[in-house]
Amino acid sequence: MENPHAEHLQELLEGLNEPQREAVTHGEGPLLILAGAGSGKTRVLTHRIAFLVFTDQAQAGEILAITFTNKAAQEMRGRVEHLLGHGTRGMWLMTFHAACARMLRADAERLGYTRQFTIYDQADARRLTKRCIEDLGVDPKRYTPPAILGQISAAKNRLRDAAAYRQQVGSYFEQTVADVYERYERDLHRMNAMDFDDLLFRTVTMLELFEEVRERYAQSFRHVLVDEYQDTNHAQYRFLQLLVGGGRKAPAKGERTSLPGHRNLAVVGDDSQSIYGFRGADVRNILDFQEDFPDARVVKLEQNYRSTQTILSAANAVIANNRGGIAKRLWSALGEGEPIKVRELEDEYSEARFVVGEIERLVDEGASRAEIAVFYRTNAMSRLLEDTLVRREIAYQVIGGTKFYERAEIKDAIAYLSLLANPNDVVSFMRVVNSPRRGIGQTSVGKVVGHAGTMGLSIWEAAERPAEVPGLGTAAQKALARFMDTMHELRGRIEDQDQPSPVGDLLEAVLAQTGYVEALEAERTIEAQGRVENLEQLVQVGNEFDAGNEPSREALDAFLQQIALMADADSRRDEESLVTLMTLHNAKGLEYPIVFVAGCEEGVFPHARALDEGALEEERRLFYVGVTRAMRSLYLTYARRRTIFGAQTAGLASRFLDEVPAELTEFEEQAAPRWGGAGAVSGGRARRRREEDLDIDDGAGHDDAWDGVDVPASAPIRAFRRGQDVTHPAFGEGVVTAVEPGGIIVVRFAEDGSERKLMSEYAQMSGH
DNA sequence: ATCCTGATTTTTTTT
DNA sequence: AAATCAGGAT
Repeated sequence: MENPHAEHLQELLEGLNEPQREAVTHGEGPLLILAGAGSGKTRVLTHRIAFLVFTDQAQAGEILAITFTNKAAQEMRGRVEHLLGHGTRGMWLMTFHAACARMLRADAERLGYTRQFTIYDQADARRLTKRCIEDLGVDPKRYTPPAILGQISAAKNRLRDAAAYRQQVGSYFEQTVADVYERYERDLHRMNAMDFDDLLFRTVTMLELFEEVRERYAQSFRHVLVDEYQDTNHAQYRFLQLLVGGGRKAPAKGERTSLPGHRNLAVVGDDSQSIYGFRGADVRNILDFQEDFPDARVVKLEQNYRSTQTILSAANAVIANNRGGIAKRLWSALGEGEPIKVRELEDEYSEARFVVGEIERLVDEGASRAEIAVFYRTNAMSRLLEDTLVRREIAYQVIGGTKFYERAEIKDAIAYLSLLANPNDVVSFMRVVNSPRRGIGQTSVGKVVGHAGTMGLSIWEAAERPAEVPGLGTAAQKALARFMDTMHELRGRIEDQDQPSPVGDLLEAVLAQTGYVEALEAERTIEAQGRVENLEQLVQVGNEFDAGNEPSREALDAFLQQIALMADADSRRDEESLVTLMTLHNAKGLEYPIVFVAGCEEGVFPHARALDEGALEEERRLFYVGVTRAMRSLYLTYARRRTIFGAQTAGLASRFLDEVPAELTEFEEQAAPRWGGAGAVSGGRARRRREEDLDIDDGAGHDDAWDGVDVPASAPIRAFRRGQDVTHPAFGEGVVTAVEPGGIIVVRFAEDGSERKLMSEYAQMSGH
């Protein structure tokens, strides 16, 4: 072989099984890799990329590889670099959204945006939708912003603009959506902003409208690879089609049947793991791939390298209840392994205690916390698990939920930057103009925004001349002028040609000069202090960004984009010894030796709302995803009673549990509760008695998870109540301002006005 | 303009 | 149970 990389090639193909090797070495033309759970698809993708480079079929810059999350992209980049033995400069290895944002930045002007356009996340989009609904005089009670935005989003995912949507309205509701959609689009465009769906939609529009742009990308990306193809939506499908050519046999009206192109598209996916239908993902994309590309090479990866045969058999049995789909028979060479542990618990508290107790036991036996994950259907279910973990002092991390970048203070800080970057950004303006309080209330803000709208000014221009805003009170005028003075100063920092401010410095200046941090510190509460710390963290993120980027105007835009497209899954840490908690959706693509799936009850999982929408099969796939994350040990738990929306609900075991063959499981139910507590587990070791009779704390409630907490004999357990006066040996007199779960009380001390969180059973506190 | 309180609503999942 | 929201009091 002449190839100078021959040696590398040899090494690259070693250790791959036959179908994996076939997928890696496939040359030109469409390739469909049906990769069952744990079958080494990431391996195939990374090796294929390296193979293409080593065989000179593509330069690094000629490869576009799409992943689902930034984290996955980073991981893949790392692995590809490792295989290549050098960097991956120029390779587009990122999410759909990031790739689209990058393309749009380059040619935004063609669509009437500047390259500083702002990306609105869902919360921003929702607020804007709400405003549109109100502006149109529609009752936001009758049609809620999320409902309408959901329709708009679905339309965008199917590449329907407002006009196209209007053409097919069939109900009054849809009529209303059409009205809102039109206005929403107009406002977004005026604000030089795009929502998540726009990133794809606008990119597709751009590629369709401007043939030279399409050709530029189509030619430069000689090979396109897509991970998690089963979760692509129509817009993403069309995007790929525009880049590689080929296309659907029966195109929707108005679509070109087929496009010219190299058709070097390799997709990897598993229809059994399609779990994003609710946000427009269309399994048909993967199911119809062979119709779209009749000459596609199809490779099935069916050997699972992750799980025991027991776990796989359970997964196979459950998924067999779904109709259709592509037949696969996953098998493992890892042996039978241990049975799946199914546990019925009394209520969610017992469930949490069981899970945490089991984690403790496993850790005692030598397992690392990092090997353990707990999955649940909804984010709300993490709280109780967290409480219980905290009590037992087990280090953990939660993925998802209240994300760092969704915290109010972080969004405020980012909104300041957005407004500085994009003077049309009304949503950001509204967010920060009175935060911290400056005496510019809703009415005043409404007047300024309205004025900008009618005069066709950017919000920045309108705010610059408060005197010209009709009806604006003098106090508000003054306050606004002061605010804009500050904003001008800050803007000067980024427009300084000689020395543009680095992002971290700019952030610090924003937080200082706007008085934001000052206002927080003035609150003198624990919460406010936590916010300040979050902001410090954000500045740190900025500094880290600066370390890799020359300070410039463009750097700020890039930073904002990076933040906007950041997902919480990206913050997952693997190294530290932490138990990981997350929703089943977040679990896709991951694996853990020990997995708990909590809340396996009818109505919870499958979720009642999903059942309403006829999405049972998607729920089942979600269960399948959960089960197949486990390598050697799997626990499935459910509670007979659970509090939902503050109401007690009777729980029935999930139908998915019935679908797991009994011979693969080991079932234990909790004995019927006796008065005053439950806890005996049949066949298992005796559980600690629940100390319900201790009247601890206030209405925060069912604090029954006190077992295991060592209470010093000298400190009497007492119930602290909000408003109660207390004396602390060190901090002096104070008043209880809050009682939190976990035996934590918040006390504001008279001495210095400070507020502190204290563990009530340790604090030598005397109540009065 | 801001704060407080009571009523209402929410919890599916996320780039 | 918690969070958001509207309306009313200050």
